[in-house]
Amino acid sequence: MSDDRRLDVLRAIVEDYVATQEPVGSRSLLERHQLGVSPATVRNDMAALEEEGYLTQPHTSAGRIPTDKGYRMFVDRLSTVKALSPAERRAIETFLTGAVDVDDVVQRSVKVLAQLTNQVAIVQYPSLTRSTVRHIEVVALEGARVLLVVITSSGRVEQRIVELVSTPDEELIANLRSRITHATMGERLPEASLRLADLIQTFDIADRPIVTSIVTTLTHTFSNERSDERIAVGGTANLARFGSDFDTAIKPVLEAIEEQVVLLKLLGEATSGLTVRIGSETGHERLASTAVISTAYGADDLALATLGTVGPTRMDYPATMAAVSAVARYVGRTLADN
Amino acid sequence: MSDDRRLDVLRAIVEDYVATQEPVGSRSLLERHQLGVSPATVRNDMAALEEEGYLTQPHTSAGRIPTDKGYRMFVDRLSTVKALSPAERRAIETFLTGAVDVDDVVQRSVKVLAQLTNQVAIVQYPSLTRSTVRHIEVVALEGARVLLVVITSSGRVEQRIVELVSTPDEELIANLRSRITHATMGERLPEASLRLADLIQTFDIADRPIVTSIVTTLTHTFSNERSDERIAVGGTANLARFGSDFDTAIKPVLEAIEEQVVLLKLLGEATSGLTVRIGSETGHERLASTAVISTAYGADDLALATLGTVGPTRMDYPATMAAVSAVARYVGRTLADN
DNA sequence: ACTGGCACTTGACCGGCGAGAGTGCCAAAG
DNA sequence: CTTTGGCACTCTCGCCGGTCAAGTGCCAGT
Repeated sequence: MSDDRRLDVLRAIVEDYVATQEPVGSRSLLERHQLGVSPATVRNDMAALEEEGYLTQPHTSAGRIPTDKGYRMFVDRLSTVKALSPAERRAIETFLTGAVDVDDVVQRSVKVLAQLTNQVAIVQYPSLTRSTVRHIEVVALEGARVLLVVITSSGRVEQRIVELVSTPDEELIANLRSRITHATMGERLPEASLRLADLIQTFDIADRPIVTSIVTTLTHTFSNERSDERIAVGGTANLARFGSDFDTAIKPVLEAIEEQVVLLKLLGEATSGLTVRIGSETGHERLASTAVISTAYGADDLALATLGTVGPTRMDYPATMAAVSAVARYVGRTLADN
Repeated sequence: MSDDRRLDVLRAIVEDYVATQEPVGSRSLLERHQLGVSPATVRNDMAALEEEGYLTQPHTSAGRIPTDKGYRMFVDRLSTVKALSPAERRAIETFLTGAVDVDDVVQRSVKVLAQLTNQVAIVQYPSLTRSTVRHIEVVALEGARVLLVVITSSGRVEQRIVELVSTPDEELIANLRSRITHATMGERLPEASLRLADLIQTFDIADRPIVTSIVTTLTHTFSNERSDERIAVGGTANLARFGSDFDTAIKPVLEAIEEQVVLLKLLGEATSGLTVRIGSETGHERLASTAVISTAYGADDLALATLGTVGPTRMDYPATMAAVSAVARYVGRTLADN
């Protein structure tokens, strides 16, 4: 028995099932694919594939549908990367180039990703803790107030206003500004926090209250977890395309979207490169019939956050995977540019 | 024929239908409500109500269900305001008090509103153009760069960095700061823009390029339409509760959420006070079986934006209306406080 | 104006039945 | 050993008809 042909059969079944959403039998399979063998042979192959766990039958005397393991094999070894069309590339580019700030980039990418894939798209906002310090500014306002501005490598601007116990003199502020800048420039935010903590000791004891107040505000800003948890979701209307199995396919996804923590877990484990989680691989029972495709994106070579799509396991993997990684690439480029 | 009793019948039907989601007949109506009359009498009333357009029958020999007009009558004249329970009030309060900034307030209110109403909740971010200027700061950074910070009455902080053609001297910056502050403080953003435009003329011709550059950046910031269009949506998982009529009840709502413009229109027409749009009153055919309840909210007495819920026409109007206005009140208070 | 009674309508539910699609297996042919 | 054609078998799906319960409309009587 030829192993090659058996894998061809598996591929054909996945492709057909994704296209028709219906269990595929030996006869109808041969109508769409020229495999050069008879239905009986295909049946034997199917039986073998089912034995090995790649296929399953909804019921006796129905066609076969792929199992999670079957999709996995398809993704790993059988699918050929589907390049995006030039039109699609252009769509991504024009969509993203109009963005005015980081938030806008994220919102636009969610939209374009949802449109390209016809699925639910998820984009995590660039992580603060994974960014580096691009610029820090310390500015005395009127009275005893000081304005702190942090600009990160991802282009995010955070500002805080600190109410000090006493009015600092010009010299101290200038001194602070240069030493803070020196200590943190180019550092990742967590490291920058450590450097800042060390910095306090180097100041005159009389200035400590003011310095401490400013530094702690900065470290709080650096480790603001809220912004690490933010995500944008789009394309929920595409859930309508998932078909009629509301309770198994649509409701769990909506619930996952509400529970942002779950989504973050699904996306967050993506280290680098494209990650595909199929059905049970997501680790969530409720998501048994959905698949998550995600990848990290970042400015330059620094991974800032992740983005991806959530869809039914019966999805067009090659196209979706291509779209996800293309959008990630463009988003990274856009963030690096501005 | 007693008009009063006929309206009692209508109210009873609306309440029963909302509770059971099934057409209500004369007999089962009397099992739940003591109207002191016989089923036959109720039937006559029902026939009259149907004649007048308040009720309809899915098919002959089924019970009646309210029409949009029936719900309208119920909302306008038949429903009694359902006060929130103390527990619910406390829930809103504790949920909102933890918020750290405006975005957080919006996201938390969307969540609490969705949970209270078991529906899809929508909160528009506080409008920039309807806010007033609370504080403006002009700060020289290193080189020819200037940092502008605007804090609005709604607590939003916007900052811009301007690259000037030449390095401004300290005096000019100080002058600018005080005159800009003087001209715009307490003004609404559109008016502040006008004042700023006038301001340019009052500066020495040599300083004009710098002043113009800063002022135009500010006016752009003031009229940033993007932030006026932003909305937060939550509780989409509650769509699952709408029942099984996916195409008529769930899909259109998801699509409307994607098309934020549609949502903004639905919310945005709310001037002040609670607005209820039932089915066809929404002006969107696709939303024929959904109702929108919205109200404006604001810090102090200034309407900043709107919030509300989207749900099936067969919803618990009194409870939802109470929740929407309560949340709006608390959100307004929270924004005014910080 | 209300009520009881009665005939009528209609969707929901159930069991049976035939058609269609698909399978598994076996014996024969390469 | 692999492939193939044939054949019996198994399910699901859609359809049909009958029964049931809920509900209506109407009419005559109070």
